[in-house]
Amino acid sequence: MSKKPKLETVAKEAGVSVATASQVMRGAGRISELTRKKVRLAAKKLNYVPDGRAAAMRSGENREIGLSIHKIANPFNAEIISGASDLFESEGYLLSVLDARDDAERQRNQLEAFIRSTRGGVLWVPAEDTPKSTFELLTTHQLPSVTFLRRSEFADLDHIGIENAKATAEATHHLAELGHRRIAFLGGTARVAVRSERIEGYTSALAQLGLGAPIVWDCEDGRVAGMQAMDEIRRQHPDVTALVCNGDMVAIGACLALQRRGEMPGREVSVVGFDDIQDAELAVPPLTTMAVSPYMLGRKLARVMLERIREPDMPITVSHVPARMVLRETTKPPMQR
Amino acid sequence: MSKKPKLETVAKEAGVSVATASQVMRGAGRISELTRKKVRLAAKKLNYVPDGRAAAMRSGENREIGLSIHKIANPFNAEIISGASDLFESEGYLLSVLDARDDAERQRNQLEAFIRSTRGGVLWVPAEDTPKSTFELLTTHQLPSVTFLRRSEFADLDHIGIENAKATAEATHHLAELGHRRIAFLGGTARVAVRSERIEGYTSALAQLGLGAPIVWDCEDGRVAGMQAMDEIRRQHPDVTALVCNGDMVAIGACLALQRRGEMPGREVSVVGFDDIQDAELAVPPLTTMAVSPYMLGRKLARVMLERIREPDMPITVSHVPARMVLRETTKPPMQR
DNA sequence: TGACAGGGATAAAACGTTATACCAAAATCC
DNA sequence: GGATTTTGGTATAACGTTTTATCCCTGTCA
Repeated sequence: MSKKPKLETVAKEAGVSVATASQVMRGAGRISELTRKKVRLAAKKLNYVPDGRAAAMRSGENREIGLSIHKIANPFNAEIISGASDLFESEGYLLSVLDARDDAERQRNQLEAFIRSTRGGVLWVPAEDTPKSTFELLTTHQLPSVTFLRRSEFADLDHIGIENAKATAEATHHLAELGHRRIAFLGGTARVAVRSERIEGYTSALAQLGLGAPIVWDCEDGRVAGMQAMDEIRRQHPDVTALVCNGDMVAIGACLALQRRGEMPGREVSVVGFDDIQDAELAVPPLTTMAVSPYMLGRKLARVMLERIREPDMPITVSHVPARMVLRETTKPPMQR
Repeated sequence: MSKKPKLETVAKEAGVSVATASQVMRGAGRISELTRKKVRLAAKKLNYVPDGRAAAMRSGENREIGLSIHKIANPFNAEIISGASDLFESEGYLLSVLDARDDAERQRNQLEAFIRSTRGGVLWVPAEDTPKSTFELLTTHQLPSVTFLRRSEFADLDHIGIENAKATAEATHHLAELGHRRIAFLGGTARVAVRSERIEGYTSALAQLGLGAPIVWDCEDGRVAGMQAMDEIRRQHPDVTALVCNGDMVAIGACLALQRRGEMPGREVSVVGFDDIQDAELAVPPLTTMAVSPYMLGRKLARVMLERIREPDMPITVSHVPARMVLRETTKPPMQR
């Protein structure tokens, strides 16, 4: 119908000043109960919704947070987003999400867009090969930023990660206890910290157990890449009887490849995944994996961001959420030959 | 270091007025090449990024679009988002995504948040049971809105859908040609138009073929629900030899259940999926499915939104993208008994 | 009664841009 | 060479809020 109502319209309708109306809307200041009612009534009648950007501009407060992640479609990531969203929502913040598709340049543009559209803070997992300049961009604009999952060497930012090394070490020990002697690491592509941490845990466990040289096999994150990789490994390393994987998708792919060859996960090759996505439990056979709660990670993420916003000079926080082993059916003692 | 630079800072640095600086930044007005250079240099030097909300507020233009969808983690949906994002990005718009998790109330809150934070438009797929009031919210605020995938009876909005009925009819005919006589429809829960359209296509094909009463089986969207449903169907309708599914996830779940029972997709029961998500091709055996290009759908979505923004009084557009059958290995002639 | 306190409301200045109107100087015209 | 146009630039008022300082009024106290 009519034009979009502004505070002035509401004030006029209620017969008060804009200043008063503003105070009522925010529940601030000292205004009598009578006028409060009048204003609220007028606002309702006109279907008034305040203009957030004008408010934000004047007050300096900013209740919009941006998030940029390498892959929205990944269910693990989606759960993190849910967790963060929920907490933000309950605090009156709005989280808006962008998919960087692991492209450092696209991500830089996204971060710039966040700055232009004045987000109050940014949560992000740095794309592979993120240059130092991207981090500088954030610091020169004094934008509260928290990274998660992947930590960069350049980052001088709050961070929430996973106890990666500890987890893969645990997985490796588990496989060794079952009797496996030739254990490989599968998944991921180089240059992100998550992966090097996981490889580190795997490698050091191997060393500690005296189990010979590590075998690290690169592959993209995803079912299909996992399948191809498994086929290759069977061909080139027929002595490998167990796999520690960089993610559940790869692990499931590996299992599928085994089945396609007429073999069985847990028989010819034992497989441990990482993340415990929903599919891990549903796979046939169900996947043994290192579980972390992405939802909780998301909530924690949001909490750290809120603290950082409230206390910009707080020292940098780096924290790690634990992973626990979930035993299912893809890890068994090796076959006797 | 210093405070965040504003246009005034840049102008001072370049020795010109704010007005001039503004014009240079936007590439508008009549300014000599010399001063253009000076201003651009100053801007770069100070790492200046304009405050989008101040600009938007004054100019009335708004280059932020909101999107609310029922499930971000769904790879089909994620592809739609990518498509829309890409087109928006190339036009200088920013798309921010919210996950409604198919909760009408949460979605309403998200839309309200979009209004408060003055998005220039909203793309959304209505959650199940979205009440009329949600649509009214959008119209009273004159917010350019486009729905997609699911069309509501209340909606008086632009819409992009899929040729659902046509696709399931085609799938049903395909199965009938292979020789199947007892064909069931599996997947989805009631009350969204996508599903009723698909059921409609299935049912009318059945009628046309003279194949008896339809069997429609509800289940949640997802692998696990599909598995459970398949087990139930085998038990209660042993005569069913083919399935038209509401989505690939459910279809894959159904296939998994068959395998778990020692049966084979395409042998005991033929299965046709819907969407052609990446996993459909990778599944063992690969899934026959009705393919639609979610990326293209996303681009189209963005294009419609831009048109609507440019031409607010344009008549409502409702368009449908086609689905084409992709033959793989889960549909075969029925076994002889 | 005069001073004072304090509750209730408001005018006006800000926030960082863009749009409008206007001006000075240089260039063009007849 | 004076009038007119063009070019390049600027001062200033918006945009819709919040904040600050200020003001008026009523009641209280000594």
